[in-house]
Amino acid sequence: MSELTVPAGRASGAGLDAAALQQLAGKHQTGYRSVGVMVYDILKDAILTGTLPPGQRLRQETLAESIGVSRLPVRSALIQLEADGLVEFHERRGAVVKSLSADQAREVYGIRTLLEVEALRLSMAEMTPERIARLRELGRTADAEEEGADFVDARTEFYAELYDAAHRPVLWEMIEQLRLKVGRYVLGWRLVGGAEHGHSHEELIAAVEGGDVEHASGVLRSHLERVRDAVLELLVAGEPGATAGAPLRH
Amino acid sequence: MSELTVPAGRASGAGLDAAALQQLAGKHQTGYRSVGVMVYDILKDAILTGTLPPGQRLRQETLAESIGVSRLPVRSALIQLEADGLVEFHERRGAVVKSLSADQAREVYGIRTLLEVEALRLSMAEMTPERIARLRELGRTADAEEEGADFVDARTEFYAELYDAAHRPVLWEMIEQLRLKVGRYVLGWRLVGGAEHGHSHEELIAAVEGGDVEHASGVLRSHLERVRDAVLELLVAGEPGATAGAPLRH
DNA sequence: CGCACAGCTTCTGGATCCAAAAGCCCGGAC
DNA sequence: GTCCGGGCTTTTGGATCCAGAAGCTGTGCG
Repeated sequence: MSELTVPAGRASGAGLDAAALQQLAGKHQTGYRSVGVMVYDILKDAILTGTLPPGQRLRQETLAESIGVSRLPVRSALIQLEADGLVEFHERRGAVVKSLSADQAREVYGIRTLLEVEALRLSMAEMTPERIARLRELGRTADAEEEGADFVDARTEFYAELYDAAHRPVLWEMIEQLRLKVGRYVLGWRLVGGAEHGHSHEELIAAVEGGDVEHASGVLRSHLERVRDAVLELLVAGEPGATAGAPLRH
Repeated sequence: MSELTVPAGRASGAGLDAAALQQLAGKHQTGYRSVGVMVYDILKDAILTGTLPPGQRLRQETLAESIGVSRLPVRSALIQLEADGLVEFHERRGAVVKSLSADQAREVYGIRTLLEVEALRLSMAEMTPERIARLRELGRTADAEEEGADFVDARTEFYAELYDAAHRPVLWEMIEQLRLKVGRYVLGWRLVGGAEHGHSHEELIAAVEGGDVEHASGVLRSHLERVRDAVLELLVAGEPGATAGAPLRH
């Protein structure tokens, strides 16, 4: 496990990896319509990859300097990230990367099961061979991805295609929100011991292709349960008593 | 039906009810920790009550002057509202109050049914007589409210108390998001012909008190279906072909 | 008479500057 | 030696200012 494994609980001070942030900034500096959304993407990537670990305090000045912009677009990005549930504003003390408690993770996976089973059911009614083929392609791409943000993105694309047949944009938006909340920890799981995950994609595709809704739902359920348990293991190991509140000094 | 009924489709120009906005601003000027969240609350109220109808273009300068602040906190508020799905940014043309298509409304109520039935199930396992009593109180308060924003707020409080027993903050957050999306139109329904709605609260409370999960779920389902149908009627009547995209000129 | 191009206006988005509040540290007193 | 209070510093949040881009309008040409 590389240094991507989050130090979590600690890291409240100024311990901000400016170099890694600059590197991420470089990857995103190409053609954005506004600086604000660029910063948003950079910070989202940074949080998802663990460059900005949970509990990390985010000082606007520092972030702005690292990325090379003013503080204003940083503020915009932080507000958006707050809405996404990735950061948290502390009164007059600035933003902090949110942690996820074990309870919250359990909840997220419970809701995801509800919503994704529904999305799967709706999608399977509209499934076509072309979509199956595209799913296989995206599944392969997802399995090929190794590094941080791309790994999460590839998986997101796979599920976007899977559920797109349902034509339920609001439902997908909800699912995406929930996936975002646990994205960081899934990444950790991947790095720790996600070896057999490749099977999940193919197993799910086969079930969808078969057309048996109940069977496919079962496959999806068990897949989500497996990921949930792995995430929980990682969570309770990393931070025993940490909840959403960051351990700031008083 | 007062002038709160939205003119909808039109109203792309500068037709902004500055006076009504100032009045709303007055109601909120008391003790906020930051101006940004105050503006956010003001604009949210304005959208929920129909003061800012769907399709209304939101010019930062105008809003700032009406409320009496700078453009900067207005921008912050607009970003938050975008995350809530209440407004939409159009490239270089600013923010517009989002419309809700009939399809989107159907989706919202479908997802709400899924989530709220689950929340109800979980809550009923933890229900106590004290909670029942508080629900009755909140139900009465909600029924007593007549005007715009307070009506929505009172109903939100009722459901917050109902689902609070489940101790599922993430689930509640999701439900709240969805309720926010349709809040405006429910308000319209109330104004148009929501006469028998008072029964819903008591009927639901009685079912919860009874302890029969299946029965209570049924009551909740049919309540949501009734509101959905009323909202849909209002939607298809108001704007036949309007989708999320606002009819801006090109 | 209609269409197209150019200039003007207007609005958003970004940067720099300023004020206020909260935390931190040091000194003094008990 | 410890605890409380006051001043200092740091950092957020707000206001004003500036630049760039998109739309609108007026005029000229076909």
